[in-house]
Amino acid sequence: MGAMTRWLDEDEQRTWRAFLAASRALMETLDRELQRDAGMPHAYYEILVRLSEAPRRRLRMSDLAEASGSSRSRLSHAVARLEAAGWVRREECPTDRRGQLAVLTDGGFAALTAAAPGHVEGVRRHLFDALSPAQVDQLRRISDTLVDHLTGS
Amino acid sequence: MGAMTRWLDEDEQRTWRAFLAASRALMETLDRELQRDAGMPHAYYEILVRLSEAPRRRLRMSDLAEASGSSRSRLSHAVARLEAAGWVRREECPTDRRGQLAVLTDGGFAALTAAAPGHVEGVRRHLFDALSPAQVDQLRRISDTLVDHLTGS
DNA sequence: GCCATTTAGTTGAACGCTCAACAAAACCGC
DNA sequence: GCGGTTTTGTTGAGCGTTCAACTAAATGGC
Repeated sequence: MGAMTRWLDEDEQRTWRAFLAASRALMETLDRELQRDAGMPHAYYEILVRLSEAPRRRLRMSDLAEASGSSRSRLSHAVARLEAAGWVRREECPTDRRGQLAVLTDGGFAALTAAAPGHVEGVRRHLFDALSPAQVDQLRRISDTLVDHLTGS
Repeated sequence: MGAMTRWLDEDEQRTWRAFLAASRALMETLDRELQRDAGMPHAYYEILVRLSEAPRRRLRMSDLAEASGSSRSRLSHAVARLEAAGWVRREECPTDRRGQLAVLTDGGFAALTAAAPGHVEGVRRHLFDALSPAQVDQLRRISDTLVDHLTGS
């Protein structure tokens, strides 16, 4: 049988609800800004960023999914949209006939270049401007710990 | 004209990406667990929680939207689903003829009672078990600061 | 070499969210 | 109390995500 539930004490409750509210509000704000100013959701922006940083601006679908924290299905649908927008195109993978490469087009790079300053400014305004340098450091350590914990088990 | 973009330095970049990855992974994990074990997304769980904590287990739609961090439209759609599941019902508001009250049904309360232990265990395992007490405290302060910053401006 | 297993990627349906438009009632100044 | 404004809540379309089912190609054992 399952062990007895380890309920949250009052401090944990407060922390969890605050974290939930903060991350939700931050993500929604940035997503809305990006949609308004650049016509793309944040998930698509991140796909373009990862492609722009890759050698020859191309990545295998699986690697892109991993890099952008996305499921394969999600990425497949997303790339279909990005392809329709002319920002990405697909290429056959030369070494694996199952594979597909997502390639950032010049138009996609231009869209990213246009979107980036506004988005970065949003991240700064809504996140970093609110926190002290010490808090930024704490947040990085906490986040790294959580990622390790979540992807390691 | 706009000011020059204040780009992120390397530490900020790392912090932002880690935070993004951590909160996304955490939310997706908890959402998936809740969907699998209780047949509801996390947003719906939170609506049921807020209702269960309200006097007489009922709230005005607006107040419920505010409490659960949801837009009115989103809440309206969500309550329609929850009503179809028999977990919530709507009542006319006696003091404002525009108003609607969302009321948690016995079935809804039972569904919440069934879902809570597993979900709380998930929050503990994926969040609190990974962090030191000091980090939990830091995370609460950071989150409170961000919420204030985001909703105050 | 052959068959079973694993991996890569896609597809379609169901679902939840966003946005803009809308209807109805309450509020407010006069 | 009348008329404009604000507030409350809903609606439908469009979009992005999830999940499960699927195809096709690579891999590994024998």
